[in-house]
Amino acid sequence: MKKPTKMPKQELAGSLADFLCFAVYSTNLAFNRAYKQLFEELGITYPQYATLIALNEAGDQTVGELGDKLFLESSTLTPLLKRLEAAGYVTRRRDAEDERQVRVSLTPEGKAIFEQAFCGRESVIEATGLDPDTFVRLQRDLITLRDNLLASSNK
Amino acid sequence: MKKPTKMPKQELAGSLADFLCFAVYSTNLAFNRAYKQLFEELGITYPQYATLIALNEAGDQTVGELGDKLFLESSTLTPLLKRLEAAGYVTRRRDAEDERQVRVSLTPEGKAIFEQAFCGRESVIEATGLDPDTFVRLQRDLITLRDNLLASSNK
DNA sequence: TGCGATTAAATTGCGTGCGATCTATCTAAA
DNA sequence: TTTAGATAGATCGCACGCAATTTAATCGCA
Repeated sequence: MKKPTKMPKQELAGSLADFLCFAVYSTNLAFNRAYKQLFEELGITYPQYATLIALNEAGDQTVGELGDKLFLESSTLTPLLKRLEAAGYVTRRRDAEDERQVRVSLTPEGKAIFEQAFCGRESVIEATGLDPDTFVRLQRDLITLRDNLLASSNK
Repeated sequence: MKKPTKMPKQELAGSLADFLCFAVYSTNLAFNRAYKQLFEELGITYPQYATLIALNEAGDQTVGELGDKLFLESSTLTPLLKRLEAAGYVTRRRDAEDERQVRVSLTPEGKAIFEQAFCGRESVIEATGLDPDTFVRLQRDLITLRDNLLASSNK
C-alpha cells in the first residue's frame, strides 16, 4: 500500500474523462474488441482464454484455486468450465480425496488452443502503441490498484 | 499514437501476471466490487452510474451519442436505459425532428442519485492507495491505450 | 414523386459476472 | 457415533455486452 494521499478536491470533476474507474472500464471493453477476432477464429472467448492461461500456468487445479487466480466466483466459473469441457479443451473430475472439490486440467487440444492464441496476441500487443517502459509501469500500477481495491472491499 | 515499439520477446511469458489485458480485466472486476455497496444502496449498477455521469455531463442526448461516449452498442444501452427509465431516473422520447432517434435526459431524481453516488465515490478513490501523480499518469496511459486499441480494431 | 440505400434503435441469442441459495461432502465436538 | 457447522461447487435469477438481425424513419437520386 502506497501512501493513502487524499485526492485534491479540484480533481473531483463530473466528467467521464475524470473517472479512473471509467478509464479502466472502457479500456477493458477496448481489449475485448481488439482480441475478439482472434478468439472468434479459435472458437473461445476472452475469459475462457484467461482460464486457459491459468490452467497452462499450473495445471490440475480446483475450481476454487482457479477462481482465486482469475478473481471469479464459482457461479461464473462452473458454466464457463462446462463450456470449455464441452469443447474438449479441459477435463473436470471430482477429487478422490475430497469429493467436494472438482479438479480441472487442460487437454492436449486445450493446450494447442492456448498456444495458438498466445502467438496471435502479439499483434494486439503491438496495437497498444505503448513503449515497453510504459507497458511495464502501467501493468505494475494496475496490479497495485487492483490489490488495494480488493483489500479495501474485503475490509 | 506513440512510437509502435515492438515488445521484446522475453516479455512474452505465459503467466496471467504477464498479461496487460488481464491486469485491466481484473482491475475492472476489482472496481466493480469496490463500488458495489455504494451502488446497491442507491439501487443502481456500475454501468448505469456511468450512464448518469454522461447524461449529467451534457444532458439531452441520443442513444447513439451516449453509446459513443460510453463505448457501448444500442443492444446494451436500450435495455439499460429502459431500466433507468422504469426507476424514474431518465426520460426517453423520440426526437420530433428525426423519429429514428431517441433522446434521453436526466430527471431531477436521476440527478439526485448521480450526486449521491458522486459524493460517495470519494472513499473508493482513497481506497485506491494511489498518490495523485500515479493516479493522473495511470488515467492518461489507460486512455491512450484504449484509443490505440480501438483505432487498431477499427483498422 | 418514387423507391432503393442508409441510418437509429430495438430485438434476439449467447456468454459472462455475481449474490443468494441449494446440495453434497467433510470436519469436529459431544 | 452422531450430528451441527463449515466448505466446495452447482444452480438460479438478473444485469451487462455484443453480433446479427429486424423495424421504422430518413435520405438520395433519378
